[in-house]
Amino acid sequence: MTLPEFLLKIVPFPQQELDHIVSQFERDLVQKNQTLVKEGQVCNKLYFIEKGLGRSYYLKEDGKEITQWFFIEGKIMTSVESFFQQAPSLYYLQMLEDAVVYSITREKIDILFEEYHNMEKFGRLLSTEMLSRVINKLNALQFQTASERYDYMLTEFPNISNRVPLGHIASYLGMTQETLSRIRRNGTKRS
Amino acid sequence: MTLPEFLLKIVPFPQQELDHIVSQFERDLVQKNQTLVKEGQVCNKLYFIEKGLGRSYYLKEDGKEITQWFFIEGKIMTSVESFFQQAPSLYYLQMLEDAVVYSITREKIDILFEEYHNMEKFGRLLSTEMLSRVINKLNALQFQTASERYDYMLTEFPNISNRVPLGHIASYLGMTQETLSRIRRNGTKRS
DNA sequence: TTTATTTTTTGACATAGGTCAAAGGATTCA
DNA sequence: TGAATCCTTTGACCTATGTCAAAAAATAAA
Repeated sequence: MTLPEFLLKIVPFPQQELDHIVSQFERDLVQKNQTLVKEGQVCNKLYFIEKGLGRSYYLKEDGKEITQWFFIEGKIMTSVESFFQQAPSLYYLQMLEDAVVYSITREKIDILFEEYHNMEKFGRLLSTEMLSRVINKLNALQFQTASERYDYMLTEFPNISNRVPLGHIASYLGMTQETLSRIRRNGTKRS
Repeated sequence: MTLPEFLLKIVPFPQQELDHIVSQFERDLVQKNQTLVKEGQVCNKLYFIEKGLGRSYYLKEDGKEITQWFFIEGKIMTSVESFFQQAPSLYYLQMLEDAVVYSITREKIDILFEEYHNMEKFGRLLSTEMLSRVINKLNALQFQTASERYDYMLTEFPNISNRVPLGHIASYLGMTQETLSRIRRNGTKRS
């Protein structure tokens, strides 16, 4: 999915607005394992992923990485609270595959928000959609067994399991990689 | 905090817009334990709580109630995904104290979104703020001990613990009420 | 007040999932 | 192609938290 397709899927921008909006993005090639934002930095870009796969994660005191979210093709990737509140990011943003992304700065998107009512609407719809998805994850974590959480994961990110290390998925689901490995072995039996 | 104060805190609406927007809300008195929305219904109202306290919850298969979120004075209360996607609500919405709320329907707020760019902006800012708060909870649930989660709770909802039954808080935090009771006894020691 | 109902605490015990350690497999790099 | 690195699985054991049951405390109702 291209950036214009993505935009149009959410709000039917007239061609001229669409062109101008798209022109404010910058195309980047990002290599596997490259870090886009570090913990503590203010994240001042929002990325659209045309191709590739990324994640956000943070480090626990003991140095273990906890994956917070995965970002796939056709979706927006950013450190949400950092980008929108302009506060230091709690997370690292990292690409897990070679990727093609389109990025826009906070300043530019703010101008677009002011300029086009449609763009403001786009922003609103985008964040309510993200909100719904985060709430889904919350439900899975709040009162489900490890194996039920894995099921949730499979529906939220259908074919991610063969694209990222199992340890990333395990921490995303709030469990250890040993546990996830055992769940996979037993199928989704104990549900 | 009144509704106009709340609106102005987020976006500096000119007086005339403000008046019109406020006029689209309806004032309701809601009694303790009253249910605003049931699971399976489409939630077609968004509530501003002037006074009182509510929660969203769902029922597990075994009939246990799982509290999903608390809503306090000066905040918006709704079944987010249901209201915005007009899908059946996964949750019950219930007031836990006698309350004064202002409600607006989906139809009316949609008209306001169309009518005022400012209102659209309000919607966007509101949902990014909610998003940040949900993400905070997610972090707490994903990889913290029961007692650390309780600490998170105390910062997110400072004086709620004396206003709602402990069982509601426990399920909100993804633990049993026995566990929460033991944590309280021991202070926040094992952190 | 007294009684009934709901909420909270406590104890004994069970278990899902964590921790640690090591062995295999896969990938990547030279 | 082989060495080095990273990823996944497996086993033995441990612990935080769940479950069940009952008593105590608090709140509401009569």
